[in-house]
Amino acid sequence: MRLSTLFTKTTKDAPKDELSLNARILIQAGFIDKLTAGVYTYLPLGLRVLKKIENIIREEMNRAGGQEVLMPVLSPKKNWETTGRWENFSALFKLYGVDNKEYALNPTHEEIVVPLAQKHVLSYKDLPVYIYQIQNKFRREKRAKSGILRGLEFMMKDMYSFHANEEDLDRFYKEMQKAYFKIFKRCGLLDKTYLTFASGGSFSKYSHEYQTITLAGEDEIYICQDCQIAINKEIADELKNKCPSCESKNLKMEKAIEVGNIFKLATNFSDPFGYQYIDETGKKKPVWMGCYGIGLGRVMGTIAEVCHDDRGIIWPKEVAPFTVHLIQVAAKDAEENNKIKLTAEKVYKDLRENSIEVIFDDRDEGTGAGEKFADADLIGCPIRLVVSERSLDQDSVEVKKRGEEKKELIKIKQVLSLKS
RNA sequence: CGGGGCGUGGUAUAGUGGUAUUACGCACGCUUCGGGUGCGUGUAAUCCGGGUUCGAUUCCCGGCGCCCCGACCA
Repeated sequence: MRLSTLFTKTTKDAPKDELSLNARILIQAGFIDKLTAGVYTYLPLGLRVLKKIENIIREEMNRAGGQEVLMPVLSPKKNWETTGRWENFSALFKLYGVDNKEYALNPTHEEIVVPLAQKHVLSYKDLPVYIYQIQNKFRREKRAKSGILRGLEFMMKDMYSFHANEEDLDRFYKEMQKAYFKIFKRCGLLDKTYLTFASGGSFSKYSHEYQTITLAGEDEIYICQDCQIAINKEIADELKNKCPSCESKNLKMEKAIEVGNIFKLATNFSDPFGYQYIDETGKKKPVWMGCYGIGLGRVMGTIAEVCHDDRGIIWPKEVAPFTVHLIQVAAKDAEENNKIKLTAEKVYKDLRENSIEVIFDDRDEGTGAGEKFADADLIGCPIRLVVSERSLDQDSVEVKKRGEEKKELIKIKQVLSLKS
């Protein structure tokens, strides 16, 4: 990608009507655009990050045995009446079709996935099965806030697991705990993310959330200093402020944002749909379920909140929009300048031919070096390469990592070693 | 849904009861080239409706929008 043709631009000033850091920095750097409160466009740079997060999640869900589907965004009122959530789910967006037929914009998909599984998963031989999708969800939030951390429309991975009994649900639930930690590790959030006991709502005693420590968070969690498990404030009292895992009372309060959650649904959704399977003896038994969510945009916003400095974003390697930000710095001498351009073009070509993702700041007229460096810092790719008169004197390009001050020269021929 | 704050070019801002300042951006020309370079020319704005007034972007009322706090968040 060439910066000269990228249709979005960075701005010198952050938007005045955003206070939340993730929105300010992501808008300023040209990753997202706000359409209206709680509704954002993902621009080319932002979409690349979102897709990186999406693919990490997809890989880990597939590794855990998940099968990906794409369910509809619209669903008929009937399904929601079956579970009672047409009335009880306050954040449900409702709309009308022809003949005043009523629909919901799905905020979650239990009402859709259960009837779906019911058609195909009939026998103990079909269980367990894990179905997931990555798709936009809609919630009629009373108040959208905190940039992309709480929107009315947001991308979410939701997996639903189906089991023959509670023991098998428990087994898979633990597997998902591990898979989620892998995801947050690859997204660069592991050292600030805690498995957190949270309310199980009306369905089960507890659920688990993955909470990432940041002042931008809406939740307060108590982190056990002995076993590193956390407790959401909402259930701290009932646990008598003791760690449910190791009984320790050595807890530390932190503000945090919920980046994922896992939840044992038990038979609370299979029951209203009358969803049962046939066991080995030919008897009907209830299907046990779990659900497992991650908000992709929320992960992206959380990374922006956690990984930045006063110059811009510092993307973790696996989610960066590009690995390399290549800059050409013009020289006075026309001949020298031409040489710089040709060299930069060659480096750009070599990197791409070797599948190293690179954004190339090939702008020349009117764009000074300072502006290019400022943009590189703001956009926040992990490696900055500079081709300039200074570097060419050494037959080299300059390498600097985002977030570090150290600069070094490497020979042009060795640029491809950046791959490792 | 309750409370508060704010609405001026694409972005960020100044100011005013007599149509509007500056910077960035954008267009053109020159300049500069390792941290948002400098100069010139051009482009572009008072959220909507009503009221007061000779005249409202400014004052008043209503609406809408955005942000923040709270409530809410199966």
